[in-house]
Amino acid sequence: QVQRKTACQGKEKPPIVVYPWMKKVHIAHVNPNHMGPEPKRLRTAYTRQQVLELEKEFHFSRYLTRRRRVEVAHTLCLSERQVKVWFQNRRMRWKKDNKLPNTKGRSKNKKATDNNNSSSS
Amino acid sequence: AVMILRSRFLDARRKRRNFSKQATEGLNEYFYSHLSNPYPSEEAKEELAKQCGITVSQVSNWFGNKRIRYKKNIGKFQEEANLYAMKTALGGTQDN
DNA sequence: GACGCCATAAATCAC
DNA sequence: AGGTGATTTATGGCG
Repeated sequence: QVQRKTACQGKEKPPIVVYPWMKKVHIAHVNPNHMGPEPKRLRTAYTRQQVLELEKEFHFSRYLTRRRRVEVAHTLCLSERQVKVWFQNRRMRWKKDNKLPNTKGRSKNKKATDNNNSSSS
Repeated sequence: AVMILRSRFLDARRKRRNFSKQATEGLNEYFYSHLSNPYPSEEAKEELAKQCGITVSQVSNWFGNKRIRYKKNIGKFQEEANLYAMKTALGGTQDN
């Protein structure tokens, strides 16, 4: 399991050890042809429109019904899974942003982070 | 649209500062003395955060980045690894 | 058994 | 240009 690679000259430095956590775990699942140098996992960056709509939807409600999820996914050309995941990640961010600001600097904060909408565009 | 532009300018990436040398030192010490499993518990993170003068989130970010970048190119970190291995050998804790 | 939470991976951004 | 801290997509485990 733990592999030791002793490809060194005659010194007794700590050998190069590869522990299990150092292995790739999320491999790219592309088709087996074209063995390129590095099959990097693809991480799609959502478009401004997509994020905007998702954000709007989130502002309306932090949770999505199945029905709503289908609609949103379809109009944004995303899978239901992606929408579900986006909302989960967004909830995590929301929680992070909403926990104790901290002990210095922020006396009175109005949390103007996501309310005021409209005006513009 | 407003919110998009909002986040675009409030993004923490824009006001990035490197950690102090002592902070990095402390984080690396923990990392290399737990190289077989560099996943600090929540308590350990809090401890490190306090000791390094950064937040727990920053500690998490640091370990996330460190782990990925380390395993991406193990060889690149060997020098650093040996350095800290030597350090912790003089007051040893953890790992074997 | 799908769904949410959470820690984390991996890629990418921004400086 | 490369390093580094933070953020954004995406996975898997557990409840």
